[in-house]
Amino acid sequence: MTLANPPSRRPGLRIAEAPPTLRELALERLRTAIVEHHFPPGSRLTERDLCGQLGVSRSVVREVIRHLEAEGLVTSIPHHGPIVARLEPEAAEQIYEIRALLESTAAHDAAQSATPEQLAAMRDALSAIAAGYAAGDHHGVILSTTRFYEAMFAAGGKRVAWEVVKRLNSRISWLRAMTIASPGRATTGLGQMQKIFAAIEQRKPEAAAAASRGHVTMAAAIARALLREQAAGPPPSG
Amino acid sequence: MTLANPPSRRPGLRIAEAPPTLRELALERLRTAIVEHHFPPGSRLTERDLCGQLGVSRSVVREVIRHLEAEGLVTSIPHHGPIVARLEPEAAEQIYEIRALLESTAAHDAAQSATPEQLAAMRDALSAIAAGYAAGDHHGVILSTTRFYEAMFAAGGKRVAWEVVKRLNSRISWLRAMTIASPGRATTGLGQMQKIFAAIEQRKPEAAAAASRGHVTMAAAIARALLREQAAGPPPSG
DNA sequence: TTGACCTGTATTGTGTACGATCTTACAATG
DNA sequence: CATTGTAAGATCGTACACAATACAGGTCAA
Repeated sequence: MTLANPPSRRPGLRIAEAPPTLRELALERLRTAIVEHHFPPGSRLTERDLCGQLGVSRSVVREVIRHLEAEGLVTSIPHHGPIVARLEPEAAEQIYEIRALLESTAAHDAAQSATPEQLAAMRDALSAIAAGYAAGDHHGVILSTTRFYEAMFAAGGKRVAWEVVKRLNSRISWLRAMTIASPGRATTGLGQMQKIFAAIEQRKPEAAAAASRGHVTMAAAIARALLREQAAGPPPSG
Repeated sequence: MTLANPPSRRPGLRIAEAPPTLRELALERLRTAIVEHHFPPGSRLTERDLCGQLGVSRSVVREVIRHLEAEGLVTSIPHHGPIVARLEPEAAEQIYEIRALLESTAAHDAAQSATPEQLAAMRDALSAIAAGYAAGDHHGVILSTTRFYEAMFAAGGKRVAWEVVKRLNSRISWLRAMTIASPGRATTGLGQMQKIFAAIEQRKPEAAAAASRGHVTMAAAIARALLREQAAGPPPSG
C-alpha cells in the first residue's frame, strides 16, 4: 500500500481541514520570503520591523522565527537577533550528495510501485516544467519541479525522505533557482527528468536510480560552478 | 580536506562562545524530557504546566514549543495545544532506511579520510559502549553510541548528514533505547560496530559501508518486532 | 593620531496581564 | 436516552514593561 491517500478522510465534509492560525500564515509568508531571496543571507530580521511587515504582534513574529531557526533557515545571535542563514559551499555540496542518495532511492522504489495516478501526476509536472521553460517562467519551473519530485517520492512511499529533502532544498533554494535558470538547463535538465520518468514508467528501478543520480550530480556541478564564480567576484559593479 | 574542523574557528579565541539564554536551557531540558520518554507520545503539553515545571514564563515556553514542533518532536493542534508527536511504524521504518543510506555513506568516506584523532575518538566511544553494557548502564550506552556515530560522520566529513541523522534519531529515541536494551544486543550490536570500526581503521570503504548497512538493518528488524508486539498487546497488565 | 573610557540608543530577552475564540465537559430539557 | 444550552478551561493573539546587552559615537588623555 502506498502512502498517497491519507487514511480516513472523507472529502468535503470537514469545515476547512485546518483553520490556519495567524502564526501559520505568518510562518509561510516569511519562509517563502526568505526562500525566494527577498531577504539576502546575512541580513537582519529585526522583530519590530517584521511585526510591521507581517502585520502581527511580536509574540507571533518571535515564534515564527524560532520555527525557521529550527528549520535551519535562520540563525539567531544572542542579543543581536536573528539573521538569514548563510549557505556555506561545503554545506551545499553535502546537501546535493544527500539528495542524490535519497532521490535515487525514491526513484528506484517508485519504479517498482508507482500507481497510474502517481505516474500521471509526474507526467503533468513534467509538461508543466516544459511549458514553464518555454514561457521563460523560472518560478513556475521551480514549482513544477518540486511537484514532480513530490509525486516521485510519494510513488516510492518515501514520506519521511521527502520531508528531509524538502527541508534541505529550502536551504539551497537560491542555488536551485540559479541552476534552473542557467543556460542550456532547459534541455539537459528537463531531458534528465524525462529519462527518470521513462525509467519509472517502464518499471526499471536501476535505470531510474541511475538517471536520478545523474540529474542531481549535474545540478551539483552547476551549483559548484556558480558558487565558485560567486566567491571569485561577487560584486561585478562595485 | 575533511570537514572535521569548522572553518575559521580558532579555538580558545572567542570570548564566551555563547552565553546560553534561558530559552536555550529550557529547550534542551524539554527536548531531553521528551526524548527520554518522560512525556509519553500523545500526552498534552499544557503551556502553563510547562511554565511551572520549567520555571520560565509563557513566552519562553511557547517559543520552545515552536522549536520542537519544527523538529518534529511535537505536534500542535490548533486551539488544542501541543502534544508529544506519535511515531507511526511506517515512519520508523523509513527513518531506519534513511539512516542505512546516510550512515553507510559516512562509514565509506570515513574509511578513506579518518584522521588518527578521529579514529581514537571512535575507539574511545566503543570501549565506553562496552563498559556501559557491562555495567548495565543503558543510558550510557546510548550516549556513547551517539558519540561513536558523531565521530564517524565527522571522520567522513558529513556534517549536514549528521544533523539529519541526529534529528531523525530523536524521533525514534524510544525505539533506540528499547533496541539497545533488547536481549543479546550487547554482543551482536557491539560486535557490528566493532566491525564497522575495524573496516574504517583498515581503510576498507566498501567493507565499512556494508558493515554499517548490516548494523542498521539489524536494528531496524529489532525495532520492527518491538513495534509489532507493542501493537499486538501494549498493556500486558490491564 | 591613537587608544581608552564613557554614554546614549536600539534591540533583544523575559515576564505579565487581558480579551477573543475554541474545545470540552456537564447540566438541563424533551 | 438523546439533544441542547451553558460554563469552565485552554489556547491564540496582543500589548506593555523592564532588564540586559550590543553598537555607535563622542570625549579626553598620552
